[in-house]
Amino acid sequence: MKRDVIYNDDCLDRLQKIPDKSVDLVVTSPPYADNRKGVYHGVSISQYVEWFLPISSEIFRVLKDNGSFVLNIKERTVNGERGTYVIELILQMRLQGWLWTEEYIWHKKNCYPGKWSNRFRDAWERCLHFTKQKKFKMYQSAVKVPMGSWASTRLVNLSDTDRVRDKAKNDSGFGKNVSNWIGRNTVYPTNVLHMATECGNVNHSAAFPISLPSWFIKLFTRKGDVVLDPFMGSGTTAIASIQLGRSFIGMEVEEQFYREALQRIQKLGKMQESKPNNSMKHPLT
Amino acid sequence: MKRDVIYNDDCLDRLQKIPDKSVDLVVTSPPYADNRKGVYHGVSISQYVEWFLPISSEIFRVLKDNGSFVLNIKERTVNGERGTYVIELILQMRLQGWLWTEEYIWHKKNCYPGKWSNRFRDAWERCLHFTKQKKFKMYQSAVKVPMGSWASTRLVNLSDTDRVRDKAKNDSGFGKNVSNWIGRNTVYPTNVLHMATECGNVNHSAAFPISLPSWFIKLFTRKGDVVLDPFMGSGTTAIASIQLGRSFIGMEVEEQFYREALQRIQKLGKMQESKPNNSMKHPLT
DNA sequence: GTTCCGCATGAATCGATAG
DNA sequence: ACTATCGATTCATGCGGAA
Repeated sequence: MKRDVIYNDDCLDRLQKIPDKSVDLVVTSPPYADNRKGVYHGVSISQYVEWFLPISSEIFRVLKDNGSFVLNIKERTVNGERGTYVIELILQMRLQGWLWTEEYIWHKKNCYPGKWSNRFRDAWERCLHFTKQKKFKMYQSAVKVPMGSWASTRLVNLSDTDRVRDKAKNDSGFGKNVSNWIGRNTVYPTNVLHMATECGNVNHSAAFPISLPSWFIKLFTRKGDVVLDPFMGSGTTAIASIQLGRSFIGMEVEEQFYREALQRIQKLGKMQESKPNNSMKHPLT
Repeated sequence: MKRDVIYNDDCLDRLQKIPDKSVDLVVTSPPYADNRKGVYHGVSISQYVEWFLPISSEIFRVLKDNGSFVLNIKERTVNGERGTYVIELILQMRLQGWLWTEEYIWHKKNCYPGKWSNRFRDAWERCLHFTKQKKFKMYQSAVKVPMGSWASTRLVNLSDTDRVRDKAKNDSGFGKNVSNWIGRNTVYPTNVLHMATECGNVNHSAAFPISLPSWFIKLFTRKGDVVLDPFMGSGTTAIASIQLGRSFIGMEVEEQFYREALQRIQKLGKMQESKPNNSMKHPLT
């Protein structure tokens, strides 16, 4: 039975109450080190790794053996150079038993504007893919991308592809026009994801576009599977999970964000209730 | 006075004969671990870091204080997960005094095909940017990208970049159609580079497209500056440097590649000599 | 001179088979 | 059990020849 639950709790406390090997996928974008101070509870850079390791350890415990953990993170600059805490974290997590299976790149097509004398705009983030085993669940055909030689020229071909990807902006699939492409050739995507950040939500601290968790949810779970986000924020992963018919468990320590997520989920529930073909309800604790 | 030199030598030996702080930019793509066996002298994964550290130490010595070191590399999979030797190398190089200033992503649009049950095609490589100081030379306007006002969406940036990449194929600038861009707005690029690998080119096997070193050479040096590639291969960085009017120092231990590079450079010299406006010659030892 | 189409070619990775 | 080799898989691109 499908069930969605979100908690206004510190994730380390709450994770300890989740049973072993009960989650199919963890997708999260934790608070960045020392970033967004005053908005989120800041974690200092020097303590970032040791702060995160107990959490990743709990995630390891609650994850099914064939599940996946997708960690969206990007080191910020520290004294003019890239911080090393993310790569140190990778090495430490491997000592916990995690396999660093892959690193997907989220290419942010509309990255934050700005100009600096010694660097360009940062247009990418890491989506680190950790697993517990070499063999894990992966449903590649769920994220196939239309492509092929139907178009007249290759230049057109390219832009068609981009257009299709662009349609994936606010949804759980590849967009409304996906039907136009069914029956055509499709190809598997690569480990570089082209997705625009969402500029709409002002309250958000993290511009995590819903297409990002949606993509990983489709790739690593099936309907009814359990998705967990220990740093839920305002609930983007929750929305993606619910839209895709997965069960969701969310945790968020800041009450402000928790309420925002609750509202978004309830609003979604009502929208879905009002649809004739979807009477599913989403009980929330 | 401009001068180009290439050596058929092991780079560690040859680097020791280069004076301190005499190089403005090092751009290189070292042999990847355990790769191209039989073609190149393979470097095993387990020894990769300790093999590279003496070389990066010499590079540190010969680099000017305001210079840059761009290292193009990508870790292989090791037993089904990503190898950690590249991120370990970053940490070790910082202990040598390097600043890990930035990580540019080279998005390979035409990555190697294939299908596996646990990963997609790998479409990106790291271009690690190391410096000796927080302040270093960077000429951002040299790599500004034309931004057309004809397109309406954020796709523009991507597709424009691609178009530029296409035109930049055999050149030192933005290609023959540069006139098309004059008068239009230009924007600064981001730290994600969209470039296709060169394929189908029968003469040399350079997976390194010339637009990649060209981009960094334009960004981090001016005409007359000294560019060094300790793993020259068939000389793609050499060609880029010479085309852009920089002095080049190249090292390549394999005679086969060395000869190939020599031929390409000499051919380029003749081409440039024959041009009315360019009487510059390129003496080679 | 264009445009169009066929074809070879990759810094790959996995799994099976063999020593 | 652990390493070396080989076949299968897959697709964007440049080039050359054809229309």
